[in-house]
Amino acid sequence: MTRNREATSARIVEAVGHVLAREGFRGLSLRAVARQAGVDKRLLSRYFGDLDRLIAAYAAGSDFWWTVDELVGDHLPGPAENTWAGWLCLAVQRHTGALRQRALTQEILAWEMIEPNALTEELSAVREQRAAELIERIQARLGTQADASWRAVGALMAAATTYLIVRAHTCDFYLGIDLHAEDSWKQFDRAIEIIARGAIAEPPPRRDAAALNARSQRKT
Amino acid sequence: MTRNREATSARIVEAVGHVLAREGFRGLSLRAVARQAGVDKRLLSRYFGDLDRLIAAYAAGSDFWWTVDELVGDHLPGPAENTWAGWLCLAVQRHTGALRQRALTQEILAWEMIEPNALTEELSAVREQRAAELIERIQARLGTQADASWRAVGALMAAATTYLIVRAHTCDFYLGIDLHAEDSWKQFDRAIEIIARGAIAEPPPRRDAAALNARSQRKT
DNA sequence: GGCCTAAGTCCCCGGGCGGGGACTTAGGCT
DNA sequence: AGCCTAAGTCCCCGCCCGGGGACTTAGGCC
Repeated sequence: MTRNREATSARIVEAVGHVLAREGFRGLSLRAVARQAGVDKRLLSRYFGDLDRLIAAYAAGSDFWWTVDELVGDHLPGPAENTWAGWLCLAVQRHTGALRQRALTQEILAWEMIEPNALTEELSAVREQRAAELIERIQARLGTQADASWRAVGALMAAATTYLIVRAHTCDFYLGIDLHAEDSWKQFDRAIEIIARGAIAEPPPRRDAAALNARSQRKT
Repeated sequence: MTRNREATSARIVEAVGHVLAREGFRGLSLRAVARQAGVDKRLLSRYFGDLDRLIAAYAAGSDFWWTVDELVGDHLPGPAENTWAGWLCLAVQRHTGALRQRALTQEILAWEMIEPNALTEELSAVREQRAAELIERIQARLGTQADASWRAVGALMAAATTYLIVRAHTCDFYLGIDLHAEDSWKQFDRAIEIIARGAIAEPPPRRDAAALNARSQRKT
């Protein structure tokens, strides 16, 4: 057995990722990581002290969130699309795509609703910071400040897709929509577009709507 | 000590709620419930068998979700508002209000992202069913079928507010928005309205937007 | 009043966890 | 070559959990 603290530490930190991927946070324990790394658990407490600090070490070496460039780096909307609507739509759709590819991030997002730890805190901070960068970048390109409405709408859109992605882990349907069908996600993308552009088609109200209304009310 | 299986069972089931409220799902165990109920844990396994079945018993006697009447029972939009936009807006806003008042439901919603159990399954089923009822009710009053776009937009809105409410448990800010400020929730309500009505005000693009664009691109 | 079923209690088991004391030994330094 | 520090190992502790065997006794029924 060759002795090398640096290499062993690295192996341990790496093992955190594997355990997390295989068992989620529920199965993440010092013993489990030690087993995964093929190392005595005594080393973990000696080197990292705490499960939380071990997680922090793992968080430090990873990046679970999109960068602004990943989201809008390659995109330059034409003048017609260079609006808050255009950017919001693009950003939210790419956010969705980026998140759907990061299984581990989804795990962390789920966990932070239950019990924050070093990893969720780190992710949370990075996320807030990247979002701020993103808004700044868009403002620079648009030359306009985002008003509160756009911020709130953007936050709702991001929250919505985040929730649905994480939700899909343990649930198949949401309001009757199949969260595992690729078509549903295309539908969501279209909905995001509709919302951003404020361009939803309202079917003309039927002439007999009022009558129906009254009737159904009496029924209730 | 008076002996009465029925009363004792009831006490146990009730204790589930207390433990859940005090410690969340993480602290929910047969022993913890037994302690709370002031009863030997042997009884729990004898009467209910399993923690999961005990939870199921608790779920059966509770109702964690809004009913259609709670959401739209008292509301009759005037003819001008009797549209999908009007109903969607109302339903999502009331959904938000109803959920914000149900702390325990929020706990369950958080947990179902991690590890489903009898309680989350029950809630999930009830929710899907109520949502279907709601849509049916609205369709009856409108006399129109909801097209796929409205469904997707509605799902996104519901998902968004659900996420933000649950998120507020363990996190103060989302995209810079204070999740504990009542003003933020008013802002979200306005955003929902904006989205539903497709009536967001796009500030006119500045004349120098293209120039800014090019400049900021060079900077990056 | 007696008895017998089932409500309620006690306790042990095996397995998980984190903390940490005491040991062996590899490998760098002199 | 020898030594000494620290890398790595072993093991014990106390705490939680769920399962379940064996017991006591209350209370309904005859």
